[in-house]
Amino acid sequence: MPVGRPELSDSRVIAHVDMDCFYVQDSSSLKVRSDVRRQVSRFKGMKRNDPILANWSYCESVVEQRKQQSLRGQPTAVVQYNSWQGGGLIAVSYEARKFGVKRSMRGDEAKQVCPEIHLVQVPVARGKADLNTYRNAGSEVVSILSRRGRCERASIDEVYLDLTIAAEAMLADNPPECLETISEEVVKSHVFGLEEVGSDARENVRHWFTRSDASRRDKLLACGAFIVAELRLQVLEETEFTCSAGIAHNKMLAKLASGMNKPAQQTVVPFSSISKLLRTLPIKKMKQLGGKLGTSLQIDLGVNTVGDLLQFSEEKLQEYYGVNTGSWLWNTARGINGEEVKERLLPNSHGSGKTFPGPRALKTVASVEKWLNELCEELSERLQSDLEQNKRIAHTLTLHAHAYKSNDGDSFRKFPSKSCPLRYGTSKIKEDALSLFQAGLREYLGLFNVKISGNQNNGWGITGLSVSASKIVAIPSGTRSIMNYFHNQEESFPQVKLSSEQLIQDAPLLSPSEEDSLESGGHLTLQSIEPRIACREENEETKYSMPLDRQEEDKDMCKEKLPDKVTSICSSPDAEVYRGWEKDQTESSGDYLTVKIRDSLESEEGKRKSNKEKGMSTISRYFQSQLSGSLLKAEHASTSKLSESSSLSACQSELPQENSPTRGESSVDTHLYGQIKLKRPAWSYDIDEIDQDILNELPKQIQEEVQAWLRPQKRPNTVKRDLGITRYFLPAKDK
DNA sequence: ACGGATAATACG
DNA sequence: TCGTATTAT
Repeated sequence: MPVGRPELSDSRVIAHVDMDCFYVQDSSSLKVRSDVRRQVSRFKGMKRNDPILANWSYCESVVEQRKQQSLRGQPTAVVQYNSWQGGGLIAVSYEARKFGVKRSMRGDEAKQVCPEIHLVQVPVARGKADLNTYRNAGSEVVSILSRRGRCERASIDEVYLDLTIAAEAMLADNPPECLETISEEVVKSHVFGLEEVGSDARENVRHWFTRSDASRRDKLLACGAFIVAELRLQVLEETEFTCSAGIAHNKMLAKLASGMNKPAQQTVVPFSSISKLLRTLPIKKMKQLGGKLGTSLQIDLGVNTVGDLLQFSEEKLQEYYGVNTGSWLWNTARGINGEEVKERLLPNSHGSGKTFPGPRALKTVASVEKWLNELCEELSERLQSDLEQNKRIAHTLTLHAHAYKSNDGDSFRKFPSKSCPLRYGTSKIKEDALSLFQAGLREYLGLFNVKISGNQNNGWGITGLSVSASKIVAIPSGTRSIMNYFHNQEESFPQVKLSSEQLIQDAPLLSPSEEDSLESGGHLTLQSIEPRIACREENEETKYSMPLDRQEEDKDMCKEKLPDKVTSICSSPDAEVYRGWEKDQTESSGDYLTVKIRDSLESEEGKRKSNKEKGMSTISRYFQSQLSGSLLKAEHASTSKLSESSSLSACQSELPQENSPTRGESSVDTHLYGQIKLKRPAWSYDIDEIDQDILNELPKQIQEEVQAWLRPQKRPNTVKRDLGITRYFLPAKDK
């Protein structure tokens, strides 16, 4: 469970903004809008009364007009995969909800309860649902909502905002109590706990917003509500989406509030009404408590409302659920939530997946490969645009699958997830994904003690596949001062090129462990994957023509098994090998490939220093990837500087200082981790002594990492679990 | 074994 | 570290 730092006196201003049935809005108007947007964008940045814009209303009318037989105001739902029982609903408009249409109904069901419902289909690409238009629309909204403070994209259609600074500024310069007029949108706010029954609720709200005797924290919330109202209006104006929002002192309460009045409304939770809000709130309504934990609370502890939680001591809760979750629960009961709003506008991972339910389960490696290719193409495409648009590189490729195995007992097994370094390039990704799958399959079947033979199916079926890319890090701009600090003269620093060429060059090579296993010639780990069925007849251009929903044909693409030696080598994710492989697909012989791999290993030898890199965390890798050996001196200087400034020099002084090749990459964390792990010195630091400016120069990811060292938020969970709380800790039931 | 595709996060 | 499990929409 998230922990954060509970701060008893939390005067932050946090907002949660939630798009109202986003998919529906998006589906019903986005396409049109994209046309319109081009026209509108010409007007952006202009003042409304700019002469050229005297016809702003013209813009709007264009919008209205182009929105055609707009689905607005009509019962609408978004459905994916139309063919089976009308597909599954993933979003339902409020109009349709009145008829009892619910998410995860079938299209046909929806039609039954609401015959005139409009069903909009999710776009399909490569035989699977394609959510890109929604992602893009989400980004559009995020770019607006992030204008006034730290913004954390919480999902495709939700953000958290930390508006503390902006609210404080407003309170100082322009407090609501001094305002003569208050915008309509603000007055339409809901203030939880305020009597709205009176003849004019609006007047009550207006009064609440402008009362001069309010506490400072309530005034801050009022300012926050102003800001959020403004943002919501901007979203509406610029995207035509409506959204709801909650404004409170922490994320938990803001999230709660944003769902209280929908659609297109906002709710404030003043400090004084927190206890009233929580006392009777069903425990399951709380974020994180909607699942097993919430159930355990109900069944095992008899806790049905958040208020019921108040009777348990923190220690007791920790005893039941561990230190972190226990504390989190205790705080939650009191409306305390120290989670910070992270600065994150972009997702931390990309994934592409599809399910193959029941009779559609994939039964041959060939069909799996086919679908894997589709998924990988989508993933690769998204990685490519992330690279171009955001200058970020993903470092890990992971494959997930769901499988069943008939006849061999009913022992349900999970298909193991597998991951490996991600190499850019669609064909690389495809190859690696397939290798991962085969490794997983082997393991999966191996546990049944089943002999895997070529194409033979022993009753297994794949019901779900997904590939995802994670560990995405931004390429540093290269012009920041810390960079300059590392190498005082700029020309000595190889500027980071953003071309994909460059990036592919930099893509992860063999990891030390792989290298080891390769060279020792034996032991196959995940990275040096099992020999697999060779299927190299198709080249990168090969496209599967694959009618939707008809993937059962499984024409065996003629496969030829290469000698074991070759296949096992080929499957190692070494860039050089693959390069040779691709250039020489049909004629590659075992010898050729063997030579090739030797070459590449040798050529890499100078660059990579055996397995000292093992266990390196981001900073080391980052510095290492950015700095060549010639810059070591500068690097050391900076390391010292950072260490000094953080009072860690004592630690560092015990370490070898020479620039030996193997220690060459030693940088901040190598020192820290190495030292801590090996000697466990008593080390201490004073946060205030650390030069924040230096930290600020680091890439965001690394900043976070450093912050985590300096201000650990969680305690290791050493507490034994109480066996009485069985349900919560029971392993998941296989679905 | 149709509650789909896709995320984030915590834990071991 | 990786792999698993939970949660959410």
